[in-house]
Amino acid sequence: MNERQILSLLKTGQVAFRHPLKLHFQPGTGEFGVSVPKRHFKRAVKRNLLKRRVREAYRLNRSRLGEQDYDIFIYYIGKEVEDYERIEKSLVALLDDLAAH
RNA sequence: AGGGCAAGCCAUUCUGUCGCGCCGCGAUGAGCGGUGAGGAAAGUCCGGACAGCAUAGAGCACCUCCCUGUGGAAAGCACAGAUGGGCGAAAGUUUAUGGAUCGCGUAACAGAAAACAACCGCCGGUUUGGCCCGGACUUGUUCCGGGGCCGGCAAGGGUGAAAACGUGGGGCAAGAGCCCACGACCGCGUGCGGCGACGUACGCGGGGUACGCACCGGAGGGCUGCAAGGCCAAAUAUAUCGGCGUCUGAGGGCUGCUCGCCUGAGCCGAGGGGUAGGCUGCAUCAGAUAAAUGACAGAAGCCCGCAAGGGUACAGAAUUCGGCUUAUCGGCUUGCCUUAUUU
RNA sequence: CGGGAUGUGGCGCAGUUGGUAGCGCACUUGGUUUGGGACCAAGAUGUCGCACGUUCGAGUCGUGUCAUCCCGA
Repeated sequence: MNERQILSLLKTGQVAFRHPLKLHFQPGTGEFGVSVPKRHFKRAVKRNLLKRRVREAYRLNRSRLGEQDYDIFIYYIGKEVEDYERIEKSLVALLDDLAAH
C-alpha cells in the first residue's frame, strides 16, 4: 500500500479495536499494511519485530475472511512488545468479527 | 594459579513447519536456481565521491586546523615518537602543545599587597629659635624613652589556586640577586646524537606569574545537498491594486564587503488559481520505495543457580566511501606487568 | 534524508566580560475579615537534562550523550 491508499482508507474505512491492535478496513482488493508508531518504540529493531509478527499473523489467518476481500491497515497501539501468541489472538478475534459482519 | 595492561578477532550453532524481497531461466502461471544487514548498519561530529548552480580577475574580511615524522584524496584521521602535567606498585594509560611577549583585559572571597605599590614592620634623622607626652638628675640652650613628622628598605607578616628564584656566605643604618658560590628556571651560541620535535655537554646573558583577547606565521575552505538533480504524466490564469525600471539600466549571476566583470526587460509586494502521481538517480552478487532479509517450535554449546529454573548482548541497510564518537552478554588468540606457592 | 532550536524551583521565564543562582504566578505560615477573595508581612523550594574535560573556581567555555520541538518535496 502506498501513502495515498492509506490516507483514503483511514479517511473512509471503518475501525475495529482489540488490544494491542487497531484495524482499519474497507472492502477492496486485498491490500494490506502495518504501522508501529515511533513514539512508543524508539528502536527500529523493535518496530520491525512487531511489524513482522503482525504480518505473520495476518498471513496465516487471512483465510478466515472468506470470499470478500478487504483492504486492511493495522496500527500497533500497545506500548509494550507483546509476544506472537498474544498478537495472533487479537488479530484472529478481529478477523472473525469482520467475517461475521 | 590469581589479579591487571595492550593489540587483534568473533558476534552462538544446527534441525523442523510455514513464509518474504531482488535477479536469472521459464510463458505472464506453477516451479527451479542464485542471492539477501552491521561492527557499529546508529549518532550525523569531520572529510570525500557524485549531482545541480556558480566560476575573467583582484584585494580585504571570515571560518577551520596548528609539537615532530610517516601514511593518506582529505579529515576534529591513523601509526610511531618529543616535551610538560595527571592516574597506577608496575606493564601502561590519559591530557596539553605553532610564533612572539610589544599592546589590552581578568585574577572573586581572603589578604598588607594579585602586579603602579607600601598597611604592619625594620632602619636613619628630628640640629642653630623651632611639634607633643613621660622619666632622670647636676633643673638645663641637658640626657633617655615613646608618639608624631621627614626619609630609606622590600627580608618577615595567621591569607590564598597562585606571593615577585632556593640554600649558604658577604654586604649594609636596616635591607634586597645588591655581590659571591652551588643549584633550579628562561633565552642565545657552539660541539655531539637524532630525518625531526628534541636531548645532552660547555660557555655567555637574564630576573614579576597564569589565563584570555588582539597580533604574526603556515595549511585548508565557492555554495547547496539524493527532499541534490534528470525524464514522463497531470494541471492551469495570473484578474485586480501598489512600488521600482527599460541603455543616465531594474533585477539576476545561492558565503560577507569593495572594486571589477557578465547578463539585459522585466522585477518586488498584496491578492488569487493549479498540481503535488510515476520512473530514474540506486551500483560492482542487499537495493526496497509505507520499505524484503522473517515467525514459531525443538535440540546442542556457554554463563548464573544447591535445585526448580533463568540468561545467551547492543542493535536493522535507504545514493555511496574513508574516519570519529557512542551502545554492546560473553568468548578466543598473542605479547607484557605483578602477587603467591612449589621445584 | 537534510537543516535548525531549546533543556534552570511545581508552571512560565531571566541570568555575557567564568566568582554566594534570580523574577512572576502557584505553595506554606501569620495578620486583616463574621467568613472567603483581594491586600500586607515572613518563609520554603534547585543533581542548572546527563557525563567528561579546561580552570584555583563552570548555569556560563569545550567535547560527547540523552530528550523535546520546529522547518524543508
